[in-house]
Amino acid sequence: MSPHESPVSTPIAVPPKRERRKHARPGELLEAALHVFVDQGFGAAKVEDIASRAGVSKGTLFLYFASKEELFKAVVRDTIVGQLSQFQVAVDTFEGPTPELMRTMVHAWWQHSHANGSTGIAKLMLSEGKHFPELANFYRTEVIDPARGLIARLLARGLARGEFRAIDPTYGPYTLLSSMIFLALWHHAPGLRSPQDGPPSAQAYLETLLDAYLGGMLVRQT
Amino acid sequence: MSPHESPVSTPIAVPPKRERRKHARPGELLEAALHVFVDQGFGAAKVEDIASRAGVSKGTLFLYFASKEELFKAVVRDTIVGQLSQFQVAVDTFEGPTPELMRTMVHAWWQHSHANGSTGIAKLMLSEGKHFPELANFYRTEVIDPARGLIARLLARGLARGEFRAIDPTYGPYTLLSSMIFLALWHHAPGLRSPQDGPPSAQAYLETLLDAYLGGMLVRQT
Amino acid sequence: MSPHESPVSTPIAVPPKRERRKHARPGELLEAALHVFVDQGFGAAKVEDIASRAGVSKGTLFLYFASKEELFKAVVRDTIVGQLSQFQVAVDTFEGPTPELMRTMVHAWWQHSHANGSTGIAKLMLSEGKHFPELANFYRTEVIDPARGLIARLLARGLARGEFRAIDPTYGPYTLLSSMIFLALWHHAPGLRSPQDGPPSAQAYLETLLDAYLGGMLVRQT
Amino acid sequence: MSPHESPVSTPIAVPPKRERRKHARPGELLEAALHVFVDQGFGAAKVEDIASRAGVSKGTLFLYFASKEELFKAVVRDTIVGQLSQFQVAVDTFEGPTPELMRTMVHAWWQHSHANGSTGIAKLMLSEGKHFPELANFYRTEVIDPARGLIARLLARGLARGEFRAIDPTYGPYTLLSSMIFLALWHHAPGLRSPQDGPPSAQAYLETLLDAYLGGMLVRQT
DNA sequence: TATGAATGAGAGTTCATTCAT
DNA sequence: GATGAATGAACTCTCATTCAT
Repeated sequence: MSPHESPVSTPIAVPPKRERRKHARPGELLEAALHVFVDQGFGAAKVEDIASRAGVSKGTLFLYFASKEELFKAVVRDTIVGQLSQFQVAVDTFEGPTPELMRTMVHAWWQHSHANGSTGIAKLMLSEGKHFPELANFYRTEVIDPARGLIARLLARGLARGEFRAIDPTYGPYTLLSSMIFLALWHHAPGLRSPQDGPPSAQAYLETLLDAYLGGMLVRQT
Repeated sequence: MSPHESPVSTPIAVPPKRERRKHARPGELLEAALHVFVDQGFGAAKVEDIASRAGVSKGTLFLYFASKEELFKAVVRDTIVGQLSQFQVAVDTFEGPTPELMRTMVHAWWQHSHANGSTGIAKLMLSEGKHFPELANFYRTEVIDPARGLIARLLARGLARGEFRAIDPTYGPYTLLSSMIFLALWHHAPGLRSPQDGPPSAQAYLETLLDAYLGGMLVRQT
Repeated sequence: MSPHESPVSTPIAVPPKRERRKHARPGELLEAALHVFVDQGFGAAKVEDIASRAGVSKGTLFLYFASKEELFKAVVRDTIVGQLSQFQVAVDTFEGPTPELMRTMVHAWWQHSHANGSTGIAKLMLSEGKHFPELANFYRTEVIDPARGLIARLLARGLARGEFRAIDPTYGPYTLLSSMIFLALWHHAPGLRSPQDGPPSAQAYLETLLDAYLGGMLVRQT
Repeated sequence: MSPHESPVSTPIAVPPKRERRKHARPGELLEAALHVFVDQGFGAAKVEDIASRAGVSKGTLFLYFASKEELFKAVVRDTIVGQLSQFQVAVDTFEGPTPELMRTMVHAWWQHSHANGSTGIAKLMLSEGKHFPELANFYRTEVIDPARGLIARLLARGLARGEFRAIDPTYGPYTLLSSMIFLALWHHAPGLRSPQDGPPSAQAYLETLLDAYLGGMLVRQT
């Protein structure tokens, strides 16, 4: 800074390039890792590919993550944690018909999951969960169980309000959840989708799903 | 045939044990490979494990399959072939209410799939489909599309008979199919299932699913 | 073999080349490893160098030894263990003056150690023992302690027979042992020996050592 | 110098702390390096450990020493310089019995060596001498040869005064020297010492050694 | 002068594949 | 046909060294 410059105009100093990059590194690496892990699977992913996708060398990656496995854990944690808490609140505070709440939440879930990459994580956990029991555990307790619980509360709310009929408490939630998870997985398996159908529309898929599901759950009006 | 053998007791010549095993080799290898690939994933599976599970040496495996990839392809092709044709016939010949047909078929599908290992194939295709586009294509053409078609015909049958209401023709079948595929995948991811629920009951899961699904699809009777 | 050769002359079948090499491999690798470890130290030694010195590839080495460290342990065991038991026997069965026994054993020790490479091991343990506590432990209990005990018994024998005077029981044995170990180390540090003295003569060194040592230990005759 | 400082108390100007530290850097690094090299060996020592032990960053270390090897050489050179000259004088000026002189010097040697780290240098030269022939040369010329000469002069003095008997001139000095060097090495190999003996007492070790050694060297009195 | 983020060559180890027997 | 010893390319991870700040 020259002595004539007024420091007032730049009260917040712009960090030097190196410094700024340093703070961005973990995030850049996590993003790159999510992409490569989802694309290749954990075993087939090469750390060098992840590093070069983040624009750094192999060695740099190990400056931030102690091992490939730790990187994987960090990706899962970074992508998933704190995803579901907001949905919990929504269920508790919403006022109005349960079908509408369900509709809203299912769509919101997809929007979030699709945007932050957690659909790819779901695929990963299914494929490689066996090799990472600790992570699978983490994923189950942090993601699957809460998600199932959330749907269970939704069903209970509908039942209490006379909107839904009763359903098996253990497997009932899975009836909806399974189709949602399938959508996530399906999204990452382009080779398995019929090309003639064009790109799958998550909107339409979910709408159809909700239509069928709610049609089944709603109490029959005479 | 040695002069000491009595041909009388075995009117249809049973080949001597060694001979039979020799001819059975590829099948034994495919079976072992299916198990190990499903259990470990393609990348993490070791050919040595497959070979020793089949009771042969590593070298022998390569006598029958040119590479690990070829073995994988053979496993998928071998397991998939001719799965659905019998179901096609069932739909065409069945007489009676469509819900009953659907119920029967869904349970029969699981029984078959579970027994012959095709649930494992579903998991494999989802995990590795991207790296074997040709196989993914094959799987889609041979399994997914027919399965979806089958359900579509079921839905059409119900609609024609006044039993089902109309549903989106593209995504409608997936509404049921997705939950079935999920069951198959779920079966191979023990780490993701809640231990407190005990081993999952496919029967109960499918019954609950059909209950909800059919409840939604059935025309409301006043 | 030409058809005219009489097979009678070779009644014991020479094992096929592959087979013979297979059985020789561990020994060849241990020999190569001893050489390279002593020459470079454990840390600086490259498994590839060891393998190629044994005439095999890197991968082959890991067929016989699970890791570099296991290879090192095997070298130590192979080179040293069972070395000392024969000396134990010698002390117990020898009849005659203790000074003569000591002389005989010190020279025999050098001959053995020098021939089988255990002098190099001594140097290694001293240099890198800290990084392999388990091995250092092994070496101390299997080599150092027995050697010290052996000398202690020699001194006790001399004392009992009125040939030696008493000496500190803890450090007394080291007075001889230290000079023997030094010879072993010195042998592997050519750069530390004065070139003008020519190659060191272990014979002369040990003779001089014994002369001084025994001269001090012998009871003064009036 | 700040105006508040009183110059009276320090007639010889003490440089301000930062300045002094700056000039002390190489020395601090050498000290840290000696410790880490002795503790870990050259190969296993990490420059980062040395730097952080000296309280500077890795980069700073390379400001003063061009490479790890150069640092090693500097450590050895720095520690060795001018070790023995004082002992030379002692031999020439001492008046009294040679055994007493020898006793004094051996103990003094240990005190010095132990205090200034040259026991560690001995270990390093033994371990790494082969890879640093120039240093080994240096060490031999500056340390070993003078030490051996010193002992040779001691023995000659004793012989001339009728206190010692004659001994091989080449290996005779090593008889004492070897045990001293062994003590130095032994000190740095805790894993090789028997735990039941407790920490080794250099005093007792040396006293026992001298007892045996001198007992042998002294002319027999009738 | 001092930093520490970044590098990349090089190490140990694994495993699909080959081939002499 | 069957074996299993041998291979070597490929991978993860380390760390001396560099250089922008």
